Amino acid sequence: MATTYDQLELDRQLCFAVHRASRAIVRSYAPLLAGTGLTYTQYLVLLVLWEEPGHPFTVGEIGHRLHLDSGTLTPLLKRLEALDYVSRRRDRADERRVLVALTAEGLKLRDRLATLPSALFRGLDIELDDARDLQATLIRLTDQLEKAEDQTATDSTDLAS
Amino acid sequence: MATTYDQLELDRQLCFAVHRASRAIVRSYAPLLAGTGLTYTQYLVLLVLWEEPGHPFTVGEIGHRLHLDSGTLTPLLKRLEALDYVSRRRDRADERRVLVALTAEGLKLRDRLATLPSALFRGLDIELDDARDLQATLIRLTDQLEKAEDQTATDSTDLAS
DNA sequence: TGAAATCATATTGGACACAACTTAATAGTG
DNA sequence: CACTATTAAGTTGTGTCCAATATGATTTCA
Repeated sequence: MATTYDQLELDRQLCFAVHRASRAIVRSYAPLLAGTGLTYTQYLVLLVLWEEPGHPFTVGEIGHRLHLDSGTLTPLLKRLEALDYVSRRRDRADERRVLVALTAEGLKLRDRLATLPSALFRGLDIELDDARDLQATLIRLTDQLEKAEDQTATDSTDLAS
Repeated sequence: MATTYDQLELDRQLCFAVHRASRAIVRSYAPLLAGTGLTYTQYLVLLVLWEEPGHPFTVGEIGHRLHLDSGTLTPLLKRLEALDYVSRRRDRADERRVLVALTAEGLKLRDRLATLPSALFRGLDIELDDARDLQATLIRLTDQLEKAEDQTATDSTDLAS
């Protein structure tokens, strides 16, 4: 029997749809964030900090919440610091850690951007329920993908030992 | 009334779920593609070429199909050429264009990777129907986001004229 | 107890992806 | 022919991950 290539058709690939959607989202946020100097990922970091204003987060905590590498976050946080939206300082109690906290400017942004998500969704013809379903399904899918990653990572660790 | 920040809660944000899923997908493909030297985006380019083997595509055509910029594709295609999976040559009939075609090696990969998508989904607890729904919803959403982009792009063009 | 091994954390550097902008060349049209 | 639009390439800045490094904290055990 000849090999079939059905799986390789771009228009059938869920992964491509996700990938494409993600890029469209980042591009769509850009003009909405333009006035603040923020990129989408920087905005995500602020979302984390805004959930507990006044409470400083370590780089690792932010990374855990956003599933981002510290190699991504370190330079990004420096840019946020340069924009005066966050402060960074070593934890005196544990010098390995860097504590990231909102500045007054960073906290102010929260009010300014409080309706950003609905601004993005305005004009989009999608039901709130559908959006919720979509989100729930995506989260389930992603959790499974990340669990599988951890699995193979653990496997190779076992092999090495 | 005080400002509410419900919309800013990370766990409610569909956009973050998409963003996170996309990164998890790219990471999950990496080990599957490791033997080929390909990245996920390079693999996407091959998906386009495999849909019409023998037919050369311009950089613009590939970009249109994948919704990718030439600034992304140009260096990426050079890497694919260095890997000997594609060839690039100027179109003699229109010297602005670069024609990208599969090499013999590039075509061979098609067989080798024909079951890659199912390999990724193996072990994931998601129904085929759900995956289809998910994909359809994402595509609808993305189409609308991109239409809105084009809209604002046109608007500012109008303003400038 | 105190030295050594291990672990945790952040940073750095390299490679690639991505988009916006700019430039150069060409094609099409009035 | 001159003007405009199209196309690809190049440039720059950011994001993303991984691997390697440095340093601080913790554990182990002689």
